[in-house]
Amino acid sequence: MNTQTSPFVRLFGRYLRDQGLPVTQQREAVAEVVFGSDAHLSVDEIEGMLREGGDRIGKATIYRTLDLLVRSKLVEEHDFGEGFKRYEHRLSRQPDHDHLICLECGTVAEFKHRELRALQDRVARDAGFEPTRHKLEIYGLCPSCREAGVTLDDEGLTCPIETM
Amino acid sequence: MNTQTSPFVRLFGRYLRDQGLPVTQQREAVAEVVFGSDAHLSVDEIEGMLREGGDRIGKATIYRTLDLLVRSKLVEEHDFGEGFKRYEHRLSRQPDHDHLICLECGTVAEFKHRELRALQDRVARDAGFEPTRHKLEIYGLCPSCREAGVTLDDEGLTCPIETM
DNA sequence: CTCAGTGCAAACCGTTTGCAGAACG
DNA sequence: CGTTCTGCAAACGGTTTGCACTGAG
Repeated sequence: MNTQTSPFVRLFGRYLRDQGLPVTQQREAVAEVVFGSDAHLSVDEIEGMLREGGDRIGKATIYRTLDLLVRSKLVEEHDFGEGFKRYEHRLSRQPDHDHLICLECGTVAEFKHRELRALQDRVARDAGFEPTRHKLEIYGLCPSCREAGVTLDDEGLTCPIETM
Repeated sequence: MNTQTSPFVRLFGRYLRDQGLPVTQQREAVAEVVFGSDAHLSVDEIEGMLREGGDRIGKATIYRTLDLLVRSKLVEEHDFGEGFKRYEHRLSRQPDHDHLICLECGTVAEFKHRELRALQDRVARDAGFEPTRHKLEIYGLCPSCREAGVTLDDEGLTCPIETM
């Protein structure tokens, strides 16, 4: 359905060929959408964007292609606790960044903290672990929700220490 | 089914009464199990432990009680990416600790890093967010899996930069 | 006695899978 | 042409919900 393939999509094609897997239109279409956005996309969003582009691709194929993209390490899978996964490509952006997530509207912002990698390694080593990767998510209110006057109430026990 | 209620369970009872909610046997039994373990329990594990203790409580009730425990802030919900949730009580243990998770066997260790709270606040403020909480998970190999000689292979593209 | 809780089973919903027909190489 | 993929629909699995019945206050 698309006429010119982006370099990133071609890169995915190379991965597929390396693995002896067919490079199909559907796989290229899904990759095109994922590499064409800098957002954290849900499967429904990807399906919608494909449909807008004129491609009608089944959810099963989208899931299967995302699995390949994740395996190729070109795309990262995230779970921000919404009950479904989101996908983000790893090209032309900071590698190893972390996320700020708005508890009100779900907006995701990215940040990079240079000490974090060292912290990960130190903490893991202290516990005898061999560190591979980390995931830091900071939850709170994004600027626009704050501006809109949203507040997050707590509730819960007022005095958790009174045990008698 | 239990004869003496632990202080923590009584605390939960107080929360329920404060909210005008009945303190039932089932709720106390679930609380007893959760407060009686320092592990990160799944719903299946909780159900199994209840059954061993002679209580036969439906999953729906366990879920509903865990919801109350989480709302009371006496218990924390976790998702370590296993496809289901785990629950951990927050009494007599370090508040605000983070987790080290073994990619091989799923073991969870806890750690506390004193700079992390400050880092959370600094990063959030820099992005205009009002921080509420964070979640840091470090993934890797636990000591016993390392000892057992397990290694984590990568795969994926060998050279992601070659875009032509 | 009344209102909320419980247990069961069905519903839910994101994701996975089986299978007949379509494409890739 | 054989092998893998695709699309559909059905299956899955953790969690939630509806409803008749039980129990707490």
